[in-house]
Amino acid sequence: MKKKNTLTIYDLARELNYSTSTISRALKNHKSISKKTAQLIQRAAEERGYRPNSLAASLRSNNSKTIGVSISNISRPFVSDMISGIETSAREKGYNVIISQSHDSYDNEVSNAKALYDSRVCGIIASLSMQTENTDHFNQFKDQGIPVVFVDRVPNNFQSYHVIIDNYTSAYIATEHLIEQGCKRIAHFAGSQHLNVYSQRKKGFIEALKHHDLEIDERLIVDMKTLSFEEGAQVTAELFKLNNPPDGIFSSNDTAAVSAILYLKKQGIRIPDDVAVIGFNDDPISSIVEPALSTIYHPAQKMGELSTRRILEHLEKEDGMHTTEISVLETHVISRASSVRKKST
Amino acid sequence: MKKKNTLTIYDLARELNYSTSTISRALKNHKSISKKTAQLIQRAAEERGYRPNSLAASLRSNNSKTIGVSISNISRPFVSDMISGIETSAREKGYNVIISQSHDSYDNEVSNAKALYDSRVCGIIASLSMQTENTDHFNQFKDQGIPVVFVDRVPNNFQSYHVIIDNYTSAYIATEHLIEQGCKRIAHFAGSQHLNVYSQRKKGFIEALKHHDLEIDERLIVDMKTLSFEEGAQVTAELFKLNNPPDGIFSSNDTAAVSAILYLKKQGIRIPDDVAVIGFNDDPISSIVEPALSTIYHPAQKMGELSTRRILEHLEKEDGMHTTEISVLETHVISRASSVRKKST
DNA sequence: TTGTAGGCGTTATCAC
DNA sequence: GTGATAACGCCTACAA
Repeated sequence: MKKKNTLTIYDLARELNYSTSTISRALKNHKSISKKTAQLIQRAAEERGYRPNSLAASLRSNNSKTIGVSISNISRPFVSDMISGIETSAREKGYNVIISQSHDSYDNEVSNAKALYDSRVCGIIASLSMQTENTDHFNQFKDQGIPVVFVDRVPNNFQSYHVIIDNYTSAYIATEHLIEQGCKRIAHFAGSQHLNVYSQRKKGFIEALKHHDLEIDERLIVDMKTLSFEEGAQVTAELFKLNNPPDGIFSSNDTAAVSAILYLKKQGIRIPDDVAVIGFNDDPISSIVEPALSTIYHPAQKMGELSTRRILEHLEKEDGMHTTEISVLETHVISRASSVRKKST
Repeated sequence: MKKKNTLTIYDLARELNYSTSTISRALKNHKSISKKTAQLIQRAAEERGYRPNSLAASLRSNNSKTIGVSISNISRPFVSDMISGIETSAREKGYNVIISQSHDSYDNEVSNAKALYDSRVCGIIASLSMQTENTDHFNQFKDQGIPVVFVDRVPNNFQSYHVIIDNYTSAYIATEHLIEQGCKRIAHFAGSQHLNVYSQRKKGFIEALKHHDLEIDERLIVDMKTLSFEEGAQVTAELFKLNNPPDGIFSSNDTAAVSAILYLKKQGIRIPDDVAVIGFNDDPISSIVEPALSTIYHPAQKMGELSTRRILEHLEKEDGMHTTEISVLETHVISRASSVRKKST
């Protein structure tokens, strides 16, 4: 019942009167082995219950067939969808996936990166923590020719693969969608401005207003720390204490948007007639809240799959050159009841 | 820019005029090394940018410090919360976590188990796929003294650790909760009956009815395949075609329950007055739907943490005995508007 | 306190 | 087509 009854190619070699090299080759269907011996050996291995030790193989061949993932928190729907995509496409190709959560702490992200490096992952997919402003801890990978893919929350100046959406344009069309519904004073729930995703959304928002000659009222643009449910309600409350409250809200995520809807309804404010709302991400809650939340479709699963693909393609290439290669996936407005006003025809 | 400039304890040994054993020990603060040399070596390692190769260490010490996780699909809120708990408490202790999704396919689960075994995980945490009826593919771990923790969706006859909730009692109190609200004809959305979690819930449901002398109408107990949103609406529609439709619904998950609520509202059926509804899991959507869904609190994160703890404790024990050790976590009814009727006092 | 030497299980480079 | 042999990087008795 204790360990140590574990079979190695050594044991097979002895039992079958072959050398370990032949065994090793046979098990991998190396072409230089005759079909007959290959079959013989494979059958014997099967029977004896031989199991390869990937640790040894990884060490020897300097290839762990493992992808490291660094994200904020798995519990967020966007993140878990993304990881689902990463894992599915990685496993298909025989790769393992090690996950690590930063819980949006810079220090955790740094120590996780260390751990992943020490585990000799052969590629890393990362989405930055809220706190991260410096990305030197990813240099260790690049320096060793290990591909780095940043996804969604990407840094500004890091030569690597990027898998993103066009946050600027997505925000622009979200804002324009509200304008089309007749909104004149639109509030924006912005996130941490040192993260690209949120600063781009803010920019897109402002540009859309400008383009439509709408006034930009700084009081309606709120930089939020976490875009949490609590913060959403709180900020909404503040906004509606203004003499001149907004008639539309574009939130950088769905959580805060849903929170705003629930708060406003409780105040007897009608959605979308008094205030039209649009969120970002298409989390499950967005289609459940009433009125259903309009939002921006965010291709989480696809982004995960593409990230894995970038890693694997890089590993196949001979020249491990690290260029910046940016893949931008499509988004679109999902138009639901929270923003669509009955047109008076 | 290419690899191979990677430093080993060998290089350090040469440069510092020590043997590799001294280096190795110094880096792990082995007690037999003088503080002075230990510091000297550690500082040099730091400076030179030495990074340990955990693959080599794992191979040598026969300990990968890695936990394998086998679950259906990360995207489900219950699962991602659980994994979050697993990962957080594992990393705290210096363990990696490799995830594998079965997508509720038995074949995937089997091949994932193989891959995890080959990676020499030193423990495995598994929640069975919907299809799984046979769990022989987990024997390979037990046979090698590798601890197996089944969590939530556990098998019937497998000597190992179990981390579960009391599904029978949880269902019982959920049903009783509806009965207290005055429900007489309660429908039950049941899941795949070969999975413990669902069969226990069905039993608890039936027992509660019996105990309160309510009629058990088989037509109101529906074995569902996936408990999906679509299935929820469809089954609800069927139920309300009956001459004598239910006045309460106890669903085995929140997804189907929410779907039922939305469907019924569209039909002009009032909740909770005409039909009281309670779900299971406390997914985020349950508190967003209107009326908010009553449900059973399911300690996903805690179950993950406890599973990790079971693994680590087992690894510390000298005798790697495999006994069945069942940990049952507490649940409770979360009472929300979908089930609470105004009492006429 | 430090060094020597062997091995963890596999693969790759030679040979034959 | 097959076999020696030497790594891969680290750990750990056993010596000194």
